[in-house]
Amino acid sequence: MPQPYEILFKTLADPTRRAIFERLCRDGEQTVKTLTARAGVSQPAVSKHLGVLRRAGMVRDRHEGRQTHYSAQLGALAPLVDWTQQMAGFWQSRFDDLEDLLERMDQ
Amino acid sequence: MPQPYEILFKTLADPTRRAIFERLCRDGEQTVKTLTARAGVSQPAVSKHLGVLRRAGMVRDRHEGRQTHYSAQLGALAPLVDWTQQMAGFWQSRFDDLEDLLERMDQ
DNA sequence: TCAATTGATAACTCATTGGCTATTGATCGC
DNA sequence: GCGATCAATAGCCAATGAGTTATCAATTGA
Repeated sequence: MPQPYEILFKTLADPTRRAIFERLCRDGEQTVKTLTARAGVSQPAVSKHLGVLRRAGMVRDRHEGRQTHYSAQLGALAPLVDWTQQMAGFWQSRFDDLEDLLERMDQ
Repeated sequence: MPQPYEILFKTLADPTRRAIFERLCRDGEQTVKTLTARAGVSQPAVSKHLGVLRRAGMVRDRHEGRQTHYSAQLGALAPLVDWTQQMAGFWQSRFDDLEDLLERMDQ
């Protein structure tokens, strides 16, 4: 099974795509048209990024007539937090191990 | 000035490179040789990844004779935490705005 | 001293990907 | 119904980047 944060890191690596996600977090639900207006790239490029974000579970789409509204799924960031905490945990436990060792040497 | 998390996302996007960083967090300081033994790629590939990690400020190198010891710099992950909290903050404030609106409508 | 070890760099290949234009499908307003 | 609008897809291109092998520089030890 693939790590859940694997796809998150890949998806967030592109600045344009990350900017789109940030905008959805900041301003809430947006149509492709409004997103395109400020993205600095063409509409197909925006659609492609939104597709990547959607497949990563980071956004939801809602169809309404001919427009599609996208919104951020904040919960999708959880694996990122978990990963960071795990790294910090490794760090801490190595520190603890060192403390244990020094303590035992001290006796 | 470039966003501090920009380079972090890019650096962490590659699985091999992220695995090297994880290993340094988990097991502490390692030489290039020991890292190469488990990386699944050639020594030059490992060196290249370590160079990327170093330029991103995520690892430090320490030269000792002909070997180079690398160690993780956990503090480098701070911008990642900041970014995540910022996204959560946007989310929360939009929620607050909605609450305010509903409250005012309720009067 | 000289062979072996360690790690970095050079030079190259190949796959991935982010961008574009063109087009299609679908829906809306007149 | 028909032209306009909105979004997705197809097809293409160029840049990036991760991997390789070959090689070099530096250090070690026999």
